[in-house]
Amino acid sequence: MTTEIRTRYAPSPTGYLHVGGLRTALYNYLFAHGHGGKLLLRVEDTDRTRLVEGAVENFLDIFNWLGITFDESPKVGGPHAPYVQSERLSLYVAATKRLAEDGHAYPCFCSSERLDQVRAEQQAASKPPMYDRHCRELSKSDSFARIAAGEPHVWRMAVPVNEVVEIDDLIRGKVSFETATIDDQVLMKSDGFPTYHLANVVDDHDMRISHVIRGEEWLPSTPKHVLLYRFFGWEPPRFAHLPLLLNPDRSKMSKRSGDVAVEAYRDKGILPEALLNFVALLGWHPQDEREFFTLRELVKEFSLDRVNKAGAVFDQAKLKWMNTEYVARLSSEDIWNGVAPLLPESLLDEANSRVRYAVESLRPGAESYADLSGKVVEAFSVPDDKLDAWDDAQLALVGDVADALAALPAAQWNDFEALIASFKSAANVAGANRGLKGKGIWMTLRMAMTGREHGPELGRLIGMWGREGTLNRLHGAVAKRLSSESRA
RNA sequence: GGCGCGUUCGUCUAGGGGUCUAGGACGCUGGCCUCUCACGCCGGUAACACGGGUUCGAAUCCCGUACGCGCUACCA
Repeated sequence: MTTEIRTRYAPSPTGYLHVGGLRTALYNYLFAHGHGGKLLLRVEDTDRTRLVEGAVENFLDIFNWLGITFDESPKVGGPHAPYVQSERLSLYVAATKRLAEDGHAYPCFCSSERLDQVRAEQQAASKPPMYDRHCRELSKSDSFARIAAGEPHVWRMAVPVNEVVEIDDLIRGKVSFETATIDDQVLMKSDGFPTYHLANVVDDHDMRISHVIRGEEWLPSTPKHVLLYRFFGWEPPRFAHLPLLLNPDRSKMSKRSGDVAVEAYRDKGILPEALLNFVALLGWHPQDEREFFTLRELVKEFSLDRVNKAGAVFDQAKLKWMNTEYVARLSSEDIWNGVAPLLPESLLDEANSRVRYAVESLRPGAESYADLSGKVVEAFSVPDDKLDAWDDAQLALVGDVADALAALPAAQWNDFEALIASFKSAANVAGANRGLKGKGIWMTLRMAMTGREHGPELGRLIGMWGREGTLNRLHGAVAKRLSSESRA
């Protein structure tokens, strides 16, 4: 029989979700769900000095936005609750006691000053900085007397002297470590909280975690964990260490260069589907050359043996491209619902059909809702006065077109396609009468109505503006030209 | 310094001894389309870190070197 696949995402509550954490959580989700297993969220808040208020709620909130769900978590509970380490202290205490009784852990009374000094000396002698095991040889009776006397202490693991610990990583294969290079890690801190090493082993076992899928930065401490499993007599889970997400300079991705918080991408207008899709492809590749996947499809396609070993640079430009693709695939309704809240009320007050037409007309190439709303606002803006170095023919052209448009039956303004055709013929007729053609016609009208030389197709713009808005722009341009002429 | 991991176009990657004069995507870039910009379409640019092996044959296997990164806390 096969045991149930259970994975976990175990962040410390530092206040925001790192995109690397997202990738880790996503792979855990994909792996678990792809095997009919479960993913759980466990909060590793054993460092009291780094607690951030509201961090857990924030995680839940952002994962909810992403559409990643946890089968067990502090929020929904589960058979192995609580899912917050600070609420599981008695477990770690019991575990430490057990290790101490078996001689696998010992109390250490060294002050942090002494530790610092030892470390400094070792580094000065360019030797590896490791605990010198000063307290390991203390007699049990001595130690217990000092503990009873209330002397501050930590508990360290007694790492075997000359052994080789081998781990069989699902992504990297066999990796081995000599115990001589492994430090006597602190398991229990003097404040009574466990370190990550102890807590994650105790909890992963207690929560029946079958696969530990985490970042590569954990690979060097994995032998410590393996040793702990052995001390406890527990079967260790399978390990899979994911390649790191990198800055453009190939260092571990950090705040230093660009955004690392998922929240930042959300605020920037990146769609959750796009972010998930993009991040999934950082370190993993499907069997074929497809690159667009829904979460569902990812669950189906994902496998650990197609995860790469080398770190991946988080390419902002490609993310932007992918988001643009996702925006392009949105339904008219979805994109309207995304953009409308970002538009000024003055626009929404108007007949929405024209604003919707603007959204539809302007969406090709839009990178996000915010980008598109900006384009809409810009399209509706009225040109300010300036330039107008037109000759008489251009002036007359603008007047002619205004007259022609004014004469259009009202219904025409509600039929955008027909309107474009009418506008084009009006412009061409006027152009022919005034001796203008091609750009002479169009750039003149464009400058008259928008005040800029670049922008959306004119025929569409007048549809967005409607009869009144269009005629106002045309008449306004003529008036401005005439007034500047009289001034001159 | 020690330990560990890694190394295919600028970036994400395909590739698992011959089908590779190394494929796709982003970026960059040339052209087309066009009232302009954008979009779209067509094309181009650019990589197997290096050195030894093994083999008839290596991007693919082995060893070494270099370089990069990670870890080296009473942080995770």
